[in-house]
Amino acid sequence: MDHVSIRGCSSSSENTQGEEDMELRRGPWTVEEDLILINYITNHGEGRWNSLARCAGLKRNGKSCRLRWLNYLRPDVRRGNITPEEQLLILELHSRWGNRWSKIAQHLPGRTDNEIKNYWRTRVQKHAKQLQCDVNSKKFKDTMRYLWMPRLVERIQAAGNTVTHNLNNNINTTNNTNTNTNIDFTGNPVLPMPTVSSNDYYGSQVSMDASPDSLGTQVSMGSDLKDQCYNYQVDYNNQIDNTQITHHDYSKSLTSPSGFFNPGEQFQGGDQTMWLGGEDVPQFNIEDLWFIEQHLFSGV
DNA sequence: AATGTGTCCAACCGCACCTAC
DNA sequence: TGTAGGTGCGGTTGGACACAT
Repeated sequence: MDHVSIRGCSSSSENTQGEEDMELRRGPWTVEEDLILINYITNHGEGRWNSLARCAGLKRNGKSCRLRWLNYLRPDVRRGNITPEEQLLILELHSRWGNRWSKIAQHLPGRTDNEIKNYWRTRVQKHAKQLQCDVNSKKFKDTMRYLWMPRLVERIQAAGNTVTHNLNNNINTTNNTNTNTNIDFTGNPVLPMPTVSSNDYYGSQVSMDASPDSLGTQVSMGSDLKDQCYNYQVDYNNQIDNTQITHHDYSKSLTSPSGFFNPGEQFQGGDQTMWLGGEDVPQFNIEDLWFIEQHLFSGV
C-alpha cells in the first residue's frame, strides 16, 4: 500500500486546529473503508469529495473516494458479464461516439464507464489486434457492423429476446418531427431519425441511420452459413427498407489470395474460431472470415 | 508441480473544464 | 479577470487470477 503525505482535514470552514500531515492511503480498498464511505454517503449524500474524504475520516483523496463509490459501491452498479445486448449497444455507441465512455455508459444502466472501457480494451481491441488492424480502421468497423453485430443479434434472438433498442437519449428534435412512444431496453423513448440508403457491395442495399446524435434500430435477421447465404434484414424504427445482403458460396475455396486470412496459416490445428470467439463474442467461422476479406476489406 | 504467459479489472494519473471567490 | 479547488473524463498501470507449457 502506497502512502502519500497530505494535509489533514483542512476545509477552510472546518479546520481550526492547524494543518497536520496525515498518510494518504492508495491501492485496493478495505472492507472497513468501504463501510465508512457507504455510511457517510448514506447519511450525508455524495459530492464535495475532498471534504467528504476528510470528514468521513478516510485517509483517501476525494478522487479515490468518488471513483470507489461510482464504480463499485453505488447501489445500482451492475456486476457480472456484459450481456450480448449490452455488447451490441457498446459496439453501436462506440462506432458513433468513439471513446466517450461516460456518454456510452449513460445508455447502459448500472454499467460504469470504467467497465465499458475495460470491456472495449480487453475484448474488442484484442480482436482488432488479431485482425491486424486498428479498431478505428474501416476494416474493423465493417467487421463489427456486418459480422460481429449481426451475430450478437442472432445470439440475443436465440435467447428469445427481441432486439429493439434506440440509443437516442438526447434527441435532436430538429431532425425528428413525429413521435414514437416505443421504449428501448435502456428505458429511453424510441424516436425516429433521418435515414440514408446507399448501394453497397453486391448490389445490395444497406440503409442506416444517419442522424448525428441518434441511432435507432430494430433489427431482425437470420443467417444460415451452412447454405452459404447470409441474409441480413434491418428495419430501423420501421421506417426504412429492409436490407438484404447475400454473399456467395465460398465453400469451394477457402484460401485467401491476399493472405490476409489464410486458414492454413491462421488456424493451425483446425481451430476455425480461435479469434473472435469465446463466451462473450460471437463465433465467426471460416466463411465469415472469407466474407470479411472478400467484401469488406477488399480495396482497403 | 513449477514456471511462463495472457486476461481481466480495480485503481491511479494527468488533463481539461467548471465554479466560486 | 485571475486563481484555486473541485469534478469528470479518458488513458494507463499493476496485481490477481486463469490457463498453457
